[in-house]
Amino acid sequence: MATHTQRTRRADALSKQRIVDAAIEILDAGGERALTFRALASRLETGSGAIYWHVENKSDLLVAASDDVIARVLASTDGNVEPFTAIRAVALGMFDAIDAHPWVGAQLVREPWQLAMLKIYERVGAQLRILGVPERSLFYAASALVNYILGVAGQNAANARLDAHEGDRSAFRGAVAARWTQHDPAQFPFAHQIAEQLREHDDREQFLAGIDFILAGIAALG
Amino acid sequence: MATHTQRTRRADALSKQRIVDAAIEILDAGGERALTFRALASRLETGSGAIYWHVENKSDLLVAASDDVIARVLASTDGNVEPFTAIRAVALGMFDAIDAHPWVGAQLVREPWQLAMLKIYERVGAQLRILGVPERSLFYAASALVNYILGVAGQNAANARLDAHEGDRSAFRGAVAARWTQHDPAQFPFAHQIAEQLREHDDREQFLAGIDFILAGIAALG
DNA sequence: ACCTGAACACCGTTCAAGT
DNA sequence: ACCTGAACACCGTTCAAGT
Repeated sequence: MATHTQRTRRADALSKQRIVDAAIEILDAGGERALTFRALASRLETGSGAIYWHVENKSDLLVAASDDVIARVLASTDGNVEPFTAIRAVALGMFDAIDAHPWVGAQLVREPWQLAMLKIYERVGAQLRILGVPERSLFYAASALVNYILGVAGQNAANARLDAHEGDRSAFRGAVAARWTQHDPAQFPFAHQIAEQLREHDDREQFLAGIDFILAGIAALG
Repeated sequence: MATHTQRTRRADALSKQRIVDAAIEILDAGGERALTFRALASRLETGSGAIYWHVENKSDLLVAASDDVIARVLASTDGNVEPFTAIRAVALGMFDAIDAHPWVGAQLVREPWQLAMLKIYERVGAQLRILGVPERSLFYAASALVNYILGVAGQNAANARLDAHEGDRSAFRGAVAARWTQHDPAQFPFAHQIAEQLREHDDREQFLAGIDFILAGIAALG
């Protein structure tokens, strides 16, 4: 039968890239919980076992998917500008990518030794060197920046998980602020004092402020 | 039957605290994957459903377990010392606790709005205030420190997951360094340059260096 | 070489039934 | 009020069988 031949020899044969693309779509649309091999197989119109021919396991798939996203960030941010600007640009690129694909934040934290992290270290490290950071503190300086980025990344992923089908950032911040202030003010004075700032602050600005603190500290301590 | 009565009216009745204690033991011994309701029920010599009488679900249990660990950290570190020292002490306390219980790192990153995080913000914020950080940057300064701590926490949890049944930190660092240097030196010069430092560095010292960068930056930028 | 889809060995969670 | 444990609705992964 013609339809049968079409099905088995279709032009859109499976490949790791097609699987990764489909996985990213599912992750973006429904979050980490939505990505199952059954959902993936059904979207790709194949059997769940077929995916294992191209991908080692679920962890391998998640690594490939987040590597895909990070590679795009690094490709789109320029390394050939003033080092201070370059570091802020990669950091902000990471922030925006994780904002758009929160599952990437969780994935980076889960397996930080993957190639994507190495590439980020590479970009940050090169700029710090240009900035004149002495050899002995280069590693610590780079890891401070990367660890900070990872922390915010994880935080963002968690927020998105809580936010779920809302997408309303400011409502979400209000909810967190409300949660913070529901405790005893005598026991949690700081939480009460900053609750209003928490409600109204800009996430990107807050993120960059942290980067700037670290860069200033690196400059000060060398 | 006497044995029967003993079983149903035993002195060591279930309670949330007993469940949390057992969960922590399982998590410490076998990692996050080992904690299942079946394993927990068998250790507590009860049915898996009984646990649900005291605990809402698995997420609730993990929150309670990590809160338990963090509370101990905060109780054991003194807030009544010089602010700079106090901040370093909480940070280091967190680091050591997560080193001993890596699953806490993963849990903090997974649900950062939990009470434990609020307590950390509280401690850090109070010290920054004493340090004279101006009101307008207080929130950003505190969140920079907390996000950094979270990043390292997540990293540590991931490393422990990879390390698994080894526990040999230096062998692990060697393995990561080997992985980093297996790529093309022309494409990853920074990775090759710092591979040796990666192999020999002290994790706690590296962690504190990051804290000091941020504190110096806060002092510099105000 | 690549795909199919049933089967296996797990999960978290629920719930009727017990005490 | 609290506990029991079978049952339900899922998972990731494997693998004999197909093309």
